[in-house]
Amino acid sequence: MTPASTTALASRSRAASRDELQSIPWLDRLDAAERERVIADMRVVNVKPGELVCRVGRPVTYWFGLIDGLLKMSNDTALGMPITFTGMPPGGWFGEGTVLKRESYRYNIQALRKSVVAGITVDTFHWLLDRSIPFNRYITMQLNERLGQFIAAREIDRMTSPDDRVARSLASLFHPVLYPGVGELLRITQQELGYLVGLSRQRVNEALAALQAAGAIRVEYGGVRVLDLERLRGWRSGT
DNA sequence: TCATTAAATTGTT
DNA sequence: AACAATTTAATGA
Repeated sequence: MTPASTTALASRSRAASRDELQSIPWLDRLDAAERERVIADMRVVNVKPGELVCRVGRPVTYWFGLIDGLLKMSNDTALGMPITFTGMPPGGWFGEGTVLKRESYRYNIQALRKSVVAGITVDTFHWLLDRSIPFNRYITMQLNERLGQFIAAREIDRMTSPDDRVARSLASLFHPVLYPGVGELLRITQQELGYLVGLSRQRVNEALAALQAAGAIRVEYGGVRVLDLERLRGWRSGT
């Protein structure tokens, strides 16, 4: 067992491979010196399904990014009642809010499937923030886009039609700026999608069939291909 | 590399 | 929830 104060990233991590580094969206915005420090600082870990990447209340140690796989972000507010789930697909970097304030994590991040998670230390994150304007732009954009995601998530929560919920949730996961690693094909099973959206696998299957019939997506084995993102974004049953 | 087997995922009831 | 059909991943020659 890992000590309570450490993450998997701290205990059994390795250096990032060439391919993994290439998949990091903000890395090529840095200059040579910055890149060098980041690469030296960066740690990568393979996590198994169900494993926790970080836990609510733990002191912040890393700013995380998902290289490959699928994560679930769950946030139970102070007294546990409302729980919001968000899926985190490849290419997403998260935790900057708490890293900025050097607080403790406010989310549980759990792997839904076998995943590859990267991270840089809080110190390096702040070092970049202090000297790189492109990095600051990236973080600002990220915070801004994420705000939009949360607002969309609230709308989704209020929707009653399962088809609508699935469509909008998919649209969020296909966000090209926040999750550039996803591309056209999102690797997610209908089971996993059901878990994120809060529907049974059967109902998800039915909803996906409807979205496919409308030409918005194509259902593939182990994933969904987006054909018309705008259509998904504005999806409303009966129109 | 190929064939066989096991496991995962999907579509349907 | 259970089932059969399909696809992928793993295994070993």
